[in-house]
Amino acid sequence: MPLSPEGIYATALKLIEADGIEALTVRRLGTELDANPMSLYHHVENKEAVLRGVAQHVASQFRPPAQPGLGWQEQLRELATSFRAFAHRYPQVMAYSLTSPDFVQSDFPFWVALVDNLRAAQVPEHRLSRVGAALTAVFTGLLVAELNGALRQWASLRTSPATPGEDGPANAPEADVEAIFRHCIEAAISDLESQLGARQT
Amino acid sequence: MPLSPEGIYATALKLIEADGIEALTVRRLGTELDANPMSLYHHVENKEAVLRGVAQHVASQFRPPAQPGLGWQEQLRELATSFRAFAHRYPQVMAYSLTSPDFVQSDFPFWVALVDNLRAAQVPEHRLSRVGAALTAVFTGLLVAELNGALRQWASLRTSPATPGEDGPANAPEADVEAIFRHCIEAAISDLESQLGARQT
DNA sequence: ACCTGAACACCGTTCAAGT
DNA sequence: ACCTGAACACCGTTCAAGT
Repeated sequence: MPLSPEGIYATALKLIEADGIEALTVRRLGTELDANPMSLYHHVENKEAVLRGVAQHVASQFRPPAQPGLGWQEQLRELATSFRAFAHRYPQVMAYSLTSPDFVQSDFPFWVALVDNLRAAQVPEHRLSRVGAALTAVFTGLLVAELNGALRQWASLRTSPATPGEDGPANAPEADVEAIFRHCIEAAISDLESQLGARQT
Repeated sequence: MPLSPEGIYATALKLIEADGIEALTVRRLGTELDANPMSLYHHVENKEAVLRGVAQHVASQFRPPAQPGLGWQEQLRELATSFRAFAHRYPQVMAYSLTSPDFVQSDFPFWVALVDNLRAAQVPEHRLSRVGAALTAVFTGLLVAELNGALRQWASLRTSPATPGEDGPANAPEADVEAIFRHCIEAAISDLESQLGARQT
């Protein structure tokens, strides 16, 4: 099959998920595509463009859950949960993408759905983008920390002063990470509810 | 002056803050030190070790504010504020460090102070590390998003459906970023307070 | 229009040879 | 013990030459 931007992004994605982002090389990408590495430059501007393409290719696959009957609280929970599950399917690419400012755009389904939920929670129009930005930052922060293993490590850090010797188990159980996520989502919902209450008074 | 690990880390830090993390090169680092680039390998294991050294060199400079008279709420606010101000002094290195799992260790002053505050807030001993990990993830997530410009961009994202044309101003004012930080810190404190209340009932 | 190979300007790292 | 220069195995990218 002939080379195409889509095909290049797809096998770049495969390579990244298999061996990590730093293993992506124009030359390796070329040989993986059974092509002369230099041929890629006829279909793609440069390596940076490949990375952008992969990120966008992945991002476009996310579909927020549409459950019209539910309240905004439950919708927010669902949105967060499904985006997290989505991120787990492409951990390497997502850990990379989520630390780039350009990944979340106005037309990114996650953002659109988030703003809808916030409107349903009666966040005033002029605060929508600020509240959305805050939630996005907090949520992607948690997600990145989970994807690169930091969250798990932090959850097993020593909390007593300086007992020199072992530092406890190296990694907290996956259940802790789950619990942290759930708790933070609930805390965010409570925070929104308390703002709602304050306005209605 | 002769080469030394400390000296190498110091000028690596200078180079990174001046031109970004990707501009750090063993060869450039050598010439910047008026030395043959190959000489560095006698003092430092490799480039990765230089990066680790820089991160640790910077981390060791953070001192949490010690204000014994204050309540845990105010102490937490101070801790977050002072760590954020610290991060702003080394934005490039911190944006890099904070996305690495190893930056926050049991003996990192931020972690020690955070755990102390949580104990003061009467978080039960067996939950300390989980709550600390959650707060660290949320807070560093916000910080990273601020340092790489994402937070500012998100705060100015379009919130109305598909008015094609301009996407509003490219960047939200710095005041919005401030407000987001403050709000998230307050929300975290409220969350801890509500847990405290729930236990005392 | 698409592909190719050689070449350029860089990397990080090793190592024998020097002092 | 420390330094050095050449060399190795890689990068990303350009470009003239081919089909």
